[in-house]
Amino acid sequence: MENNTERFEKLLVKNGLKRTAPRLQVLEILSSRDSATSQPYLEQVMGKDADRVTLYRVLQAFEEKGIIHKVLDQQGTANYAICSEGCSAHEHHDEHVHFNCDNCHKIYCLDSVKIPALKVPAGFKVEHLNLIATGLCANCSSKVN
Amino acid sequence: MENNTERFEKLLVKNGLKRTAPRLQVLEILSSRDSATSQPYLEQVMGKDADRVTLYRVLQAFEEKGIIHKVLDQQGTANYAICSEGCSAHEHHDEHVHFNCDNCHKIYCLDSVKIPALKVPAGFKVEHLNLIATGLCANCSSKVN
DNA sequence: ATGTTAATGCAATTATGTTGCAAATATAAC
DNA sequence: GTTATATTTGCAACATAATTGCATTAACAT
Repeated sequence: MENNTERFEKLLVKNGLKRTAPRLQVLEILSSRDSATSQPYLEQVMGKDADRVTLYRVLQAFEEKGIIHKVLDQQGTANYAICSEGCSAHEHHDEHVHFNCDNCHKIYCLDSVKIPALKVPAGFKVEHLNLIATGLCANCSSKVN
Repeated sequence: MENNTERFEKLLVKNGLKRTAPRLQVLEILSSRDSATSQPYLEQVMGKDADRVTLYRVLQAFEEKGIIHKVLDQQGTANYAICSEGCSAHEHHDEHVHFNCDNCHKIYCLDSVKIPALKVPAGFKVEHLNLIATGLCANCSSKVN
């Protein structure tokens, strides 16, 4: 079985991106976490390993290529998670539910949960659905209550 | 039938807020529009009638009291709409669908659309649902296509 | 009319996001 | 391995957005 770094290198090459330290580091961090990661957190963890501007550009490039997707939390802060299979530069397919924990503030991508079909008023044409649920995650609901 | 200004004055008093010009103006603007209103737009319309900081504070106070609710658009910009009945300082009840038009970028609160129940993984406790649909609104879909 | 509290406006500060450009680095060709 | 080329990075400057403290002003109860 190949290790993470090899996987990530392939992923970068596949998308026409060069194998650079900041890019690999971002992929390592995002993949090591079970929930979406906020930009401020990334900034903090990367510290002086990468410039703030570089982080912006790495995230932007990844999003454009369909490697990661962005979720905004309640405060409007950008959070990022690695895309499931099927996303590409051309189109994202991340129409899963994002669960926002009120306690630990983690954002979970609930890939297994399907968004139900929606009846909208006449004339409206729905292209994409973005469902954000808030409450307590499995971890916190066992501890808090 | 009472006019808007009277209604708004009552609304403010009911929530323990003083009847001031900037507050009344914000309520006038929000209620005159059929979709949620962005903070930048409010800022522009209010012009020199109110300081930018005042606007922030008015919006914050209104949101806390349950007079208006905030919706973030795709870019993370805050948009505001007057709450339906039933919202209070203690709790918001705005679990309707927010429709984001890709063409005119208006945000509609589709009060009539009910968000379907959701099956989440074991342990997760859903408190609130926030469903954002994107696509074309009734107005634009008749013009664009 | 007057006093008290809340709200506003201004100035200063901090945080966040963007752009241009020179230096550094990845990678392909030799 | 060296060299050439294009990409990527880091820095600096800039632009925009949000926050805080405080003195002044305005609302409203008495």
